[in-house]
Amino acid sequence: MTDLQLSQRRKQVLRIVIQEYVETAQPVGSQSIVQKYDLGVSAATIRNDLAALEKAGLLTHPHTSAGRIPTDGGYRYFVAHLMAHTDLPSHERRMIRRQFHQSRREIDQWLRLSTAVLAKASTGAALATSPRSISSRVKHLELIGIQDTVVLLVLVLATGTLKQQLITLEQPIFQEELSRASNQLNVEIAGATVADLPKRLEMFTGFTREVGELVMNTLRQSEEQIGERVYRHGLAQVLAAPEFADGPQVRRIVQVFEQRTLLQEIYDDIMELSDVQVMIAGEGRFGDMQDISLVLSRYGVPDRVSGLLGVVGPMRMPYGRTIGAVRYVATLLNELMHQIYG
Amino acid sequence: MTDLQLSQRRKQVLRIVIQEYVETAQPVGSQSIVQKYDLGVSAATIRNDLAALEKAGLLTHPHTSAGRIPTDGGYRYFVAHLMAHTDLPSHERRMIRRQFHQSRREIDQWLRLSTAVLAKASTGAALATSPRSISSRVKHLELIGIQDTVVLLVLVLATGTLKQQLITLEQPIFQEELSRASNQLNVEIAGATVADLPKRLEMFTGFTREVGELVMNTLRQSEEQIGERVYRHGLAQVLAAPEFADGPQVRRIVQVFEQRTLLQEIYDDIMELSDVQVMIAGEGRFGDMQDISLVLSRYGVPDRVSGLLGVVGPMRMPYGRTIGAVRYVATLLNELMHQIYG
DNA sequence: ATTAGCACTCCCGTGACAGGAGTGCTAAAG
DNA sequence: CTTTAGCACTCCTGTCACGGGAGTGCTAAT
Repeated sequence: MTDLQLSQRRKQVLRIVIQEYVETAQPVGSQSIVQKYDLGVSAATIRNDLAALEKAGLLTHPHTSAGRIPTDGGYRYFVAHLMAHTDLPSHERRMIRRQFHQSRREIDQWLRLSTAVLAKASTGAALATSPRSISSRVKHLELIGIQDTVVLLVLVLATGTLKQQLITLEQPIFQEELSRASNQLNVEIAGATVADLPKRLEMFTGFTREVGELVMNTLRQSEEQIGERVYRHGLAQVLAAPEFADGPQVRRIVQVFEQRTLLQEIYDDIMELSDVQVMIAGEGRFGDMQDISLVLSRYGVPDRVSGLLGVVGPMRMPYGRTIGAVRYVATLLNELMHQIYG
Repeated sequence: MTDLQLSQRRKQVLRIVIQEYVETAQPVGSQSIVQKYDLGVSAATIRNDLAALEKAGLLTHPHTSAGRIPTDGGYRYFVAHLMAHTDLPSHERRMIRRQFHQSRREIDQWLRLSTAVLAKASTGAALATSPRSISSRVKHLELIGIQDTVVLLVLVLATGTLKQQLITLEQPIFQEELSRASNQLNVEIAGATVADLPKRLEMFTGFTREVGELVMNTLRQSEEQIGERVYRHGLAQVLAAPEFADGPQVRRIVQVFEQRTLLQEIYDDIMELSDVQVMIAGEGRFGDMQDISLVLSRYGVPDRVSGLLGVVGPMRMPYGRTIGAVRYVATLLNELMHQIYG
């Protein structure tokens, strides 16, 4: 599909159509092309080229007497072969980096900032998931009495991730008791993975054992679940695009943006791929994503933690810029994560 | 404004107009009223009543020859004086309660569930903020080495809230050193409030002192900030309403829904009021909220923690049901919170 | 205070019509 | 084989007129 032969000029024409359409959201005709760009040929020639590009499946008509607009395939070809240099300008990069270094040193803050920055740098809505640990190890646990019969279990994973859970007891329990239990457990389960735990817990009984089981469950969950927390930003902005002027379209993109399950699915695909991934109109696999594109990237530290970061927007999107922004923010996050988990 | 005199029948007519309009989103005329409801009077009489209600500012016309629709004032009068019994039916209450008891015992889970439940029980989008502590006290702190020069500070407040912060050091530090520092600090600052801290920290120097300062800052922040975390659910649903069919309206409600600053402002008002608060079309104080209503409630434990919970939706909203849902979920949260903080 | 009658207003859907942008085709030229 | 000019054709878009219909507001009678 993408390795078809096109003359140099036709590529240029396709590039122009996409560029113009991305800017104006109006179908672009042969005349406006020759007027605005000096290609050294007449409108009739361009018309032939447009017809050829349409036959190749890269462009369409909304109707007979309208200009051309790119198809999803057209955008894909553009992204794969035609797109200009995609790095963010250096002054923008500097500004973003500065913001990150000024923020509080905490993953939660970084991700929040990431979505804010991405939304600003793109025309879409940004979204990020909290990182998921790969084979979590227990680092430390703490039991803290909150009320007579209420205990807070705090679990620190080797990756620095915090997990918490409230425990309600039948009978009151003293803090000394809690401390003893947590000390015992700490000695035994430090550095343990989910696989190790059952054996290490054998020696315990009663309350201590129960806490141990709880730790195991929590650990297991944190490995299975992507995006325990999802950060979102800039939905209002993306709705300003004219393609989302009517009701059904709006609802579609809001659903894509809100839906957790979609992320889970996509995550598995993206996982192994290191660079920024572009998903245009669902790539045929997701039916309810016509007219919507995703630009996504993994971030994290290989074999330690990894999360998802990206932009959802209209298919008519400045891909170069968006990809540059996502890539840069992902790189920054990688750096920061590396400092912690490296 | 709301204490004007209306005959029994006129109240009834107003009630009918609102009920019908909420259901159908269509202006309602005198004929359809007499047809559907047996008021024992003719359409002409109803017309007089409608005209009177319009003069009183409770109804309007979209245009001369259309039926009537409620004004914001009309809705306010309705909510204040005319609304039927607002409790959720008992089987729904039971179902909701069951869901809460099945969820993991954690504030985060509860709030997530709350928004899900509220969105389902109303026609709007639900939103909740994580609870803010009032005069937080330190319960416990822990310093955990993550990397050579990276330390995780975990802070447990008396309310069971967890705060975390990464610290990057110039030089590596041993875990024994960390433990010593945290033990010293724990002894000294347990139970301390922001006000107490400066004095208690005087005795410390170097790294220990730095950590102490960090604790203080974190504590202060947690008191100042409402909604450190905001939970949202069901935006897609509310966009299905016909009043949000056109672009500008959609953007307006999405902005209200996304905006953090708005919550902060409203929070200060709601704080002292115990029951569910209804804010119709911004109540004149918020200009960009025409056609949008909020149904909000405080939740938490008096003098300990408190957060905000509610629904944002179109002004044309089933207030009775929505208020009932918000009130019930707030009550449930209060119960759960009381178990922990009471 | 209520009612019947009636003129009036204004929305809304339909169809006709003109203007305009852009295409596709054909035939000629390079 | 590619490019070009010319031209008919298509189809959208905005405008206007028109009739039907829903609903009001007013008046006069009960």
